Amino acid sequence: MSTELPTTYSSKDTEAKWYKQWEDGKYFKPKKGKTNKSFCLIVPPPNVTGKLHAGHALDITTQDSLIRFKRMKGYETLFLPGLDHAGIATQSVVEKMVYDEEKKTRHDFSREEFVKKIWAWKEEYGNTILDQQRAMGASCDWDYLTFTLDPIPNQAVKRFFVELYNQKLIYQNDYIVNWDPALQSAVSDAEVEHKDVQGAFYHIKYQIKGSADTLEVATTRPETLFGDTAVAVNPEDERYKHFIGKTAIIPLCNREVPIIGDEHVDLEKGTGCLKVTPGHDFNDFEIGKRHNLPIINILNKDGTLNDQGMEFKGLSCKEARKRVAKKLEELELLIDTKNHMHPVGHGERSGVVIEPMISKQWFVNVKDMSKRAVEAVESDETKFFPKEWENTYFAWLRDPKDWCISRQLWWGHQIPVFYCDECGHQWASEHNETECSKCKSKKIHQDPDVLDTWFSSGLWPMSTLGWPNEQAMKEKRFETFFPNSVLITGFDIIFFWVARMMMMSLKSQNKVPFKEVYIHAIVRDKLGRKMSKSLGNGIDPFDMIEQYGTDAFRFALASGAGYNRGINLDPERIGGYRNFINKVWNAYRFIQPHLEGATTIKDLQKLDHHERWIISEFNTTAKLMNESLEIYRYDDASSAIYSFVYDKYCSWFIELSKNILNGDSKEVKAQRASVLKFVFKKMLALMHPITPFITEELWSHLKDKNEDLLIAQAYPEFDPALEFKDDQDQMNKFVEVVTGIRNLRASVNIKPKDEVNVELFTDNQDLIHYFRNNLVNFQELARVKDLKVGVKDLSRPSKSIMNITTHTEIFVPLEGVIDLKEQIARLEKELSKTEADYKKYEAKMNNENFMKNAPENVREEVKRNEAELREKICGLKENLSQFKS
RNA sequence: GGGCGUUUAGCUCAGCUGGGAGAGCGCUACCCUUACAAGGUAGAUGUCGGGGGUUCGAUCCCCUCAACGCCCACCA
Repeated sequence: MSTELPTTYSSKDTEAKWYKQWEDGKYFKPKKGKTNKSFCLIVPPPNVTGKLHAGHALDITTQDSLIRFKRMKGYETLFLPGLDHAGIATQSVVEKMVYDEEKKTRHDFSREEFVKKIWAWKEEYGNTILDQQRAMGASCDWDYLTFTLDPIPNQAVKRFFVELYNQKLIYQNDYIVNWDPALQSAVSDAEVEHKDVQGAFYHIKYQIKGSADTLEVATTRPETLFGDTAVAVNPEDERYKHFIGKTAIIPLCNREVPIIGDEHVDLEKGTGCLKVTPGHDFNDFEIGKRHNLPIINILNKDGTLNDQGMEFKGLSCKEARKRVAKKLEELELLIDTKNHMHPVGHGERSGVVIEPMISKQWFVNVKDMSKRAVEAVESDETKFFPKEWENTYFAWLRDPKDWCISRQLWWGHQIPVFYCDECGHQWASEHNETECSKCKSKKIHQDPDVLDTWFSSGLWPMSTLGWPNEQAMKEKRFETFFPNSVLITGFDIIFFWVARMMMMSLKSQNKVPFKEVYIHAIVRDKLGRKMSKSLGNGIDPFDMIEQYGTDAFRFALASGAGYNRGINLDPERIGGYRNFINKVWNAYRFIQPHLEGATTIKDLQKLDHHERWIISEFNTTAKLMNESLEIYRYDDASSAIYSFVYDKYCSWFIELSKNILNGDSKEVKAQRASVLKFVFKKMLALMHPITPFITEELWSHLKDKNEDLLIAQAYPEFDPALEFKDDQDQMNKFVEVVTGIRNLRASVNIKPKDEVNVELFTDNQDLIHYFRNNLVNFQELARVKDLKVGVKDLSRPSKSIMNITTHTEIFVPLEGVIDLKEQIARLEKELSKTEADYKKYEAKMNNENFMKNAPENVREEVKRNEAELREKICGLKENLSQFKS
């Protein structure tokens, strides 16, 4: 029977084919399973501007593997895809594009026109990442696909906003915010990156009014002195405390400001004398509040100085700093300049220096919400895997600052607050208002700002399932899938996203949004560096898929995903798993021609030792896989299936089957073929969640006509009826002895083709039988010609090389000359190794305290090992003396 | 400055409640053995970061030092 299968597996031919069949066959849609339980996992919506990167690939791998696992286990599964509008990121992409193409900025368009352009861009390019998720094998129900700006999420945002607004938990306030002059928007604390920058301390002389005295103030930002409304010293400071209450005169603008005492001022730092600029410094803003200081804004929205800056008006801060310093120097008010490295906030997205600035912003009071979010995790309503990440979560929620939710952008959910231009009334509404709810005037306008992207992301577990639209909730089966079963994401967004979903869901639904959170590692390059555009060290998932196939890529990611915080991904490792996938392919190529006579296995007891052994090994592997995947130990699951396929099925079971399949007995052949097939099919099922494509492909070759696709098969679980401990134990000993023989052959350079005679001695009667029954296998696996098996009191062959295990002595008699020296050296090495081992146990046995304190099972094990090693040493010594004589 | 974490074979990492140091990749030698050279067989490699302590016993627990990483805050 000839086979047409090529020797290497081609991922390209199979992947797209199976994805289409799954999707067309509606296998991704939730279906009631045997557990009658549901399982829902929502994809963290990637940015609509995004391209799939290695982190996303890990997201999809861990999520999809889990979903496929649960689906096969009989849960009604929903894997829900989505897209995030990603306010700033998307708007700036389109702004850049429009500028490149038309040399226009968004201000050259009306808001409506420009937003239309962004939508057009989204329709054209926004689906790229979804196709890439498909290529990764994501078994999402695409009918659920939700975009954060879709009507229902929009309704959700408004509903939630209005609720909080009416409870006075959303309020507007003058606030010092991180102002991004490039984006011309406030950005959140979390979007500000602090980088060390070389700057300087400028020591400036401030005159004290009605006195000849001066104060020496140190600042890194002399240009902000136009916004100073006080000078502060520490009230404990002996040098300055007598100035408190007096008035200082600010240079250049000659404003008179009070000298105040405030504990924030550090006696050691600078000169111990601080200029207070509440409009442009976070700490100064706090000081200002404490002392009721006026706030002066000296900057325009683009970060240049406004009218307050006098002759420096219109200059950037950086430029103004130089000129102000120069001017002060000319006036002899600049006493000193000292170089100083200090951290400066930069916009994470724009990269420019963030200016603290006062503006009117919307805030959410998160005090109560955060408390409940903390309690939900403390009480295990939501569990973190690995548990350590709770700390990160708590750290943020236990000391929350109110959340600034307004953004000065056009792309996003517009804040549903309306103002009456006639009576000044302000109200929030989830509807499109046309008249003032108070005076009925038609002259109203909506707040121009949009909401922080995380405001809509925070409602994601609810809004994707239809909330708050009752009709949609019914259709999308909110009751079944909310709360979600688990959230899988990276630790970098525990603050941004996880915490907010927890708060918002508890507030709105009085329920946690998901029962478990698995935090996976961050993918780095093989040197452990973050993948970044600037380093050019990013791994493009598509290159990997192209080069090695999706299954190999998924397997590599899964094998690195456990409770660790980083995966250093080296493409070479993916290559290694590509080889593994190919191994599976070739295992199938081997068994395929023999399967004709295969039937279902009726009586396990009638199987032979090796057949029971492989089934038992399989059973153990199934147990491990189930346990590991249940707790997100993808690494353990991968290594379990890897070693089963490689070390058990291929290296031993297939090798042990060759002589049977090439033999004469039809009956024995059929039985072996049946077991080969049975285990292979089960093995495909075990692997399927991690490597869906090749397993589905091979399944299609092996399945019975009435069997469904693999994706819909039951996941193998531990079955006590498939456990054969004795067979596993004897097989292990057999493997040891075969390896021992091979080892001996290698030690005297016997050619792989040449046959040898072997004599085995053991005191274990069962083993004697077992070995005798395995004559043909010794011949096949170790090129043994004649095999003698006997008890240890028989005499050993004289001219021979030997090896020894704890249960069996192995002799290979040799005709020609053996290098006695070499053999003695080898045995002596083995002896000293064994003796070193033995000493550890001997010491324990002689240690009274150990025998008194150690638990029973540990003592037993030590005794057993001690006895086994003692016997091995005995045998080694005996044979050594024979060699030497 | 505050917090969290890491340090185990050349590399990437496992190691469960303390009880004989593991895997994959890489490396070496020999093999084109009839599923697979993307293969087979055999093999080498560790002061488990340093020091101290608890214990009959420590890679694991405690203290301390060092290096590295991440997060938060921030000094005028």
